[in-house]
Amino acid sequence: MTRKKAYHHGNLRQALIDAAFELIEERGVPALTLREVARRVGVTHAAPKRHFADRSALVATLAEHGFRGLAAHVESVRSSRQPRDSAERLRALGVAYIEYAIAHPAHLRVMFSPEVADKTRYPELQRAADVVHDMLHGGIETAQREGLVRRGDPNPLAFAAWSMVHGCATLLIDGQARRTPVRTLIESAVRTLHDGLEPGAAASAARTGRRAGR
Amino acid sequence: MTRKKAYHHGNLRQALIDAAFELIEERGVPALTLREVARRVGVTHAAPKRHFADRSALVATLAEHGFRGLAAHVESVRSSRQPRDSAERLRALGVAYIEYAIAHPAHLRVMFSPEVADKTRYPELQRAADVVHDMLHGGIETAQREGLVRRGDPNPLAFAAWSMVHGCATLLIDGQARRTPVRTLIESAVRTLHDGLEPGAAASAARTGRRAGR
DNA sequence: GCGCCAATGTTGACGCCGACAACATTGCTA
DNA sequence: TAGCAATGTTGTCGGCGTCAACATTGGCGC
Repeated sequence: MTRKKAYHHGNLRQALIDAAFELIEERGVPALTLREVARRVGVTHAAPKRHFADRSALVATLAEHGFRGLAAHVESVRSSRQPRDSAERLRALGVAYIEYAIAHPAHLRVMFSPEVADKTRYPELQRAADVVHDMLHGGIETAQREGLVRRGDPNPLAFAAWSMVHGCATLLIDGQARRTPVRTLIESAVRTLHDGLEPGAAASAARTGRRAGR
Repeated sequence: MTRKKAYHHGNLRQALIDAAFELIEERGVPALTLREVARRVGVTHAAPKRHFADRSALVATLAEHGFRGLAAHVESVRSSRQPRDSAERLRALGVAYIEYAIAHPAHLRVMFSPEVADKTRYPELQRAADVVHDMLHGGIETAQREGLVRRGDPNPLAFAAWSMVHGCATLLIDGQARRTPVRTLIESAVRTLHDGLEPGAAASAARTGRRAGR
């Protein structure tokens, strides 16, 4: 980016967002401070006010970026890899969610930060989160239609899938992985989501478990 | 205990902890402030310093209480209800985890607050969290021994189970339950953990033609 | 019973933070 | 080119965490 560091800075807003993500990556969400962000970008402490009404607004914007980035990543995986069936696609969606969390822990953290737990206050954030949720929901319904996911109200099923994937992602980025490789844990979570813990599904698991190495 | 509101207040430490939980319950973790807690207990702003080195130490203590309470709740469920087999017991453990989260959202929130994400800095917190984790781990192993959970390294399985239950709990207390009763969502999560999303397990997968529209 | 000390609570101060208002600079456009 | 809206700066305020110095108390040995 050719940044004629001009004077009104060009696009302070984006610069603040970038700096904020870096800061969170380095020192965690609690260390995110409007003044520190301003400092890093090289403007005075009140400059961010022109772009973010208050600290929560910044966090909400960051969270929104996080959800959009997640949606984009999931979408890119969906179009690049060519899953055989909708169950495989659903599995890939879950893996993509977790991958994104590990690749961008700062995004994930801010997306579920308590400051923005009440998304009704930030409609744009709400919409961005809904997009991701709808992807999951749609994946479940499609798989149901193909008979690869059990029938019934898709809402509770989507919730269960989301719980597994989201729980896995948050536990991993909080460093709860201990004495077992991360990849193994992810595979276990995704497989368990599909097959359950019970032993019975072993046969079916062997079938779907034969995926090209990743 | 006898609260001689005497002079050195008797047991300020516990009073601070109680007030802190109330505060979080009312206004969320971000609103948790040493000064406000002190104010609620009726003591000056520097008094907490004698009991908690800094804000993080208070949060860590709260989190520790949360884990201990969770362990106690799970334990009480285990001894009161008499599950038939270890799979049933495992299921009850998961439900207990989620129940506790819903009954004490403030506890859950503080237990996984970013301030105390690095538990190595708080050995007592680490130990309390380990107790809960060990319960889950033990439940998996027992169920494996009885042939009710598929075999293999119990670590990834325990992680998957924890992911599901933890994800479910956090999503629920963050108000992600929408247009579906909470109980239904919990049952879906716990059942899916056991059976998976695939159709094989309980319902007939025979008819694929019909799907419930929504 | 007495005096001392460690524990516990208070007062006051400092710097950082979010928020606000008043002011300065810039770029756009009529 | 004059004026205006957008953007950035300066200065201020109260709240917060943290620290140090001080005050009070309860418990202990004597």
